[in-house]
Amino acid sequence: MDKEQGRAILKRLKLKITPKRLEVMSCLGNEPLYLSADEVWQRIKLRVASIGLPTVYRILDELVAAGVITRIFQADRKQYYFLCTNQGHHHHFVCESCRRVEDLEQCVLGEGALETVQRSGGHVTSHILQINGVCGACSGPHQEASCRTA
Amino acid sequence: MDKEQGRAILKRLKLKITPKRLEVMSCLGNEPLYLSADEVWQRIKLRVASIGLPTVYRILDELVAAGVITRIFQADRKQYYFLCTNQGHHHHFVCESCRRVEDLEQCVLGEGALETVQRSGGHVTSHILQINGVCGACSGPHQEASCRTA
DNA sequence: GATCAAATGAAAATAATTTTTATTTGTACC
DNA sequence: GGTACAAATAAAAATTATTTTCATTTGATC
Ligand SMILES: [Mn+2]
Ligand SMILES: [Mn+2]
Ligand SMILES: [Zn+2]
Ligand SMILES: [Zn+2]
Repeated sequence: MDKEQGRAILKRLKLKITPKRLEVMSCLGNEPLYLSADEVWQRIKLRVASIGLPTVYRILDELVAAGVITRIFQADRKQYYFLCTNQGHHHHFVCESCRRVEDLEQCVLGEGALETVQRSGGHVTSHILQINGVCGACSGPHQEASCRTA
Repeated sequence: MDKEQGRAILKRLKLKITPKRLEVMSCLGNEPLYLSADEVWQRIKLRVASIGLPTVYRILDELVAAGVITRIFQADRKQYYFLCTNQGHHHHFVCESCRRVEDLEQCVLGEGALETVQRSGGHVTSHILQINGVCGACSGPHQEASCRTA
């Protein structure tokens, strides 16, 4: 993701185009990994004059609300964020070892899921689906360098 | 869930049978709702001599690790807990309005989901699946008393 | 009943996240 | 290019869920 793509997204969302927002998107959009708010902050600080951690939180929240960024769920009580440029509804495979996030080809939520709910008069508004495991690189025989062991 | 069922679970897990553990299980096991650690604490305090909040956290964590209790994911940064006596792998529908949790009939994770991962040499260890919406009682025309509006 | 590891209470510590308020900046308009 | 104003940000402090520590109590086993 380059700055132009970031600009287009902000324009579409009717958000002001600011350097901080572009940096956050660029930071997350060029990593195949999920990051915490603090990690995003640490990385941006190296390349930008100055930015506060609350600003990072605010931007991340905005972008999650807008659907640009996805939350990744982990057992620790931190929030993690991932940006994928893939359009359309889909879900993710998350590597427990190297933090890599990969797209699943389609929403694997079957029709059977909704039947039970609808039969009892309710309706579905959203769903969370995340598959955890160990990615190919981390599972491989020689443990590629790109994968650190947790 | 009564005290006897709680005893049996603790025995199976090789955990000491203590009044506090039985109370936590009884509290969660007799509500069709998810609760936070603090809410479990507040309810138990009314009925038991004394119990500390850290103890509630410790017990909840143990029971989650043992698979007896399920975590419910919400947007706020709190952890929520739900106990269902249903055996076997399954997932849940969660009402945004009244906090009710209902079982989905089966794991709706299709085979297609795992293909992508396996094709690239990785393997799956776990998955998170939660369906959010509004339950039948909360959707109904007369908003039954059992459902409070959030 | 004695023993000892496991469980708990109480208080303090931790750390992620949010709020507040003053200041700065991007955009629309001229 | 300059102005006006709402939106965005910095900095510091506050909040709060959760965890840790350590002294004390308790359940299981013999
Ligand atoms: Mn994706
Ligand atoms: Mn269930
Ligand atoms: Zn990996
Ligand atoms: Zn409901």
